[in-house]
Amino acid sequence: MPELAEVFWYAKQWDAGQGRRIRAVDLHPRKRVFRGCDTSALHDALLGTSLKKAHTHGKQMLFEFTGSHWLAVHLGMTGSLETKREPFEPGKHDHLVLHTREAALVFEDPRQFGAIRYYHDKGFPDFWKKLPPQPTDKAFTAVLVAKTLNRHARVPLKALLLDQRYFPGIGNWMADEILWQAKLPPHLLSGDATGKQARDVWRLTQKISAASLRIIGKDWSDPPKSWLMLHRWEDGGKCPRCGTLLKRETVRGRTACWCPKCQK
DNA sequence: CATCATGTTATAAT
DNA sequence: CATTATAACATGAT
Repeated sequence: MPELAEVFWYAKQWDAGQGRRIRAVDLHPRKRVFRGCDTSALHDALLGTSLKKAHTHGKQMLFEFTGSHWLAVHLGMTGSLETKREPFEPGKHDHLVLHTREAALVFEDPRQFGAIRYYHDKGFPDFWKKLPPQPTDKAFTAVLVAKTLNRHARVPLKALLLDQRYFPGIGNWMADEILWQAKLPPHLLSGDATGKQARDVWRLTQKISAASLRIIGKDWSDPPKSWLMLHRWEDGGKCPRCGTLLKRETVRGRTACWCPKCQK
């Protein structure tokens, strides 16, 4: 479920544990979410530390702990973070629990497409420093977006918007929203977009990212009904702009939803 | 029982 | 090598 703003919201859910000493770490080393992670190092390292600060970048989260310990979390499709009152007993899909005196910081993920990694570094881990500019950054420029569209000229716009190397944080509903507001069909090949259309994609990527952080990221409020977002999964959902029945079809392996009348 | 799911990545194919 | 297509991952909802 989580895209840019949802990830931002989830990251804040652990704030209740800030500055609280971690007294126990519960994890299941063989779970898929720990692939490539040294779980015993993670376990031993976090004991006795406390959470200093949560960072997010696109769909990536990074939790900074005292003693130069870092926990990178990706929520995949079904991951979530929550804080529970102690004493807390982990459930079936609670793969990592950081226990403090009052609050348990819980990572839950039924499908386990999410991932957890551990780093011990003086500053931000290398992978974090190399992440591409976010849509809300100054460095996310119209020129950069235009170049990306040209470089991947044969990729449908919808698929390109989902590419985290260029549009970090954009997921399925945001990509559909951007294309709907830009009045561009999801199948349009990136290289076939005009200069103005590329600029619209750039502008709306920024606008929708910023607005969803303000609205969903703040307290998980609904975006305006004038957006496509609230209509795209309803059966028989209609375009909020013209009332036409919305269409759904697979584009590059993911479901796209669009208005066949507005988006041409 | 079959299909689908707001994500990523390894591997195959071009 | 660069780019693109497909399958796979693990589980729950419909």
